Amino acid sequence: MDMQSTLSAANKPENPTKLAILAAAEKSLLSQGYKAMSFRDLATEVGIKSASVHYHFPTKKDLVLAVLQRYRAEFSEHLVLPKKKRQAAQKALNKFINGFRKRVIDRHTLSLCTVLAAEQSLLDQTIIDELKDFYEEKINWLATIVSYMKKGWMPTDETRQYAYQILASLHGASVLVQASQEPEHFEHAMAPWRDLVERV
Amino acid sequence: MDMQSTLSAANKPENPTKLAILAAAEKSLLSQGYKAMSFRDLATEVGIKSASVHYHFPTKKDLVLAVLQRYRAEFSEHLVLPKKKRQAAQKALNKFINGFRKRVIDRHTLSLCTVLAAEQSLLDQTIIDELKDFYEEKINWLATIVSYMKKGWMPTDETRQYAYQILASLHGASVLVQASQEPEHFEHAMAPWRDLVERV
DNA sequence: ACTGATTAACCTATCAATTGATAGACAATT
DNA sequence: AATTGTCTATCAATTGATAGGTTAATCAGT
Repeated sequence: MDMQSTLSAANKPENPTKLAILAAAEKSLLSQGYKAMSFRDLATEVGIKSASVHYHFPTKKDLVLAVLQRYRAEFSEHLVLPKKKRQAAQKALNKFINGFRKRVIDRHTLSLCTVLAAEQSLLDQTIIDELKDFYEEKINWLATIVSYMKKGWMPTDETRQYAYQILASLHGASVLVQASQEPEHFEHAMAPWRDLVERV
Repeated sequence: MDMQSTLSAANKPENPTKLAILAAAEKSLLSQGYKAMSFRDLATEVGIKSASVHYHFPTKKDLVLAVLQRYRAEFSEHLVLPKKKRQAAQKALNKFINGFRKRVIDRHTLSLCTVLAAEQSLLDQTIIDELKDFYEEKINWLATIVSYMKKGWMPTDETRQYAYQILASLHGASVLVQASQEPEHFEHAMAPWRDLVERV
């Protein structure tokens, strides 16, 4: 069997309509949450009808799972592990922190994971599992980054500890900013990690 | 006019049905979020009809605002500022931290404020304002507690900084636990504050 | 103490709007 | 001829909210 036929189906590089739906869904999830996101709103945003959204993603759980998986893949893609270099690790961590900062300060939303976690009882188990796996990946990535910054080879218990603390500070700082409407609170909350990042 | 008449109206100490509605609403908000909370579900839980819920709280925003205000009043009541004693302050902070820990580990929910912040675009402005004020109060309370623990009289810039960091760690640790389903992550994320609290 | 009016707290019944989802027709591409 | 992607049309369920009826308690005036 040739390559052509296996790719010609719905598994093509990526269908532009599908991409537009995913983008609209992610946007809607971030600003309104899982329950309030509707197929009709997405359809309007994309410029099609809601039945067409169902064609690409049969059910809501399919759609949200796809959004989460794409979101996660983007994370893995944009935040590749640097090659055991202190400076590169610092830069990567800085980029990671800036992602949270920009999202909550400029776009006024929490992270997709926080939003989904807040409505966990409404989610399909496949989404909950994906969320859980995603956090494991994030912790491992952060632990590795921190270990590079400390010139170690592999993540240790100590660097993993840092990973939990940094990730919690980031999520919490975002909630603080979103609820208090005070962007400066982000910097105050992240102050303990400032020197870890600033000299890049 | 006598006391009797002013209290005989709807301002009575507290109507039991009203209290039951508030409790059911808080529970529903925590587990399902703002959008998914419905008057009918609350009515069923309380044992009345949905029209009766509307009688006590005309609109959804009225109900959720009342829930948030009660939630906040309970915070202010249970976490009174201790009288400039290091031990009492440590105990109060410990109680505060334990509240977050218990909620996410035992009841598997984020805080009401986090849930509402995640669906901010659906909320009435009065609720958003209440949320903002509430966070100001929490920060002030925490800053005072920390300043007591450091044997200072009044909150300084430094103790306020600690307040932001502790509050962010708490919120973030909760999101971590809720999303990853790993209770131990809470302790890892809160480790930087362990020695501040443990010796009580 | 009796009576009549008022009010508090529930109810039934219903509305219009929105929701996720499906069936089936149509056109374009392969 | 078959498939892909869209459409129209519709469904049953759920939603927040309202209108209007019913009951029991409260209160004022005699």
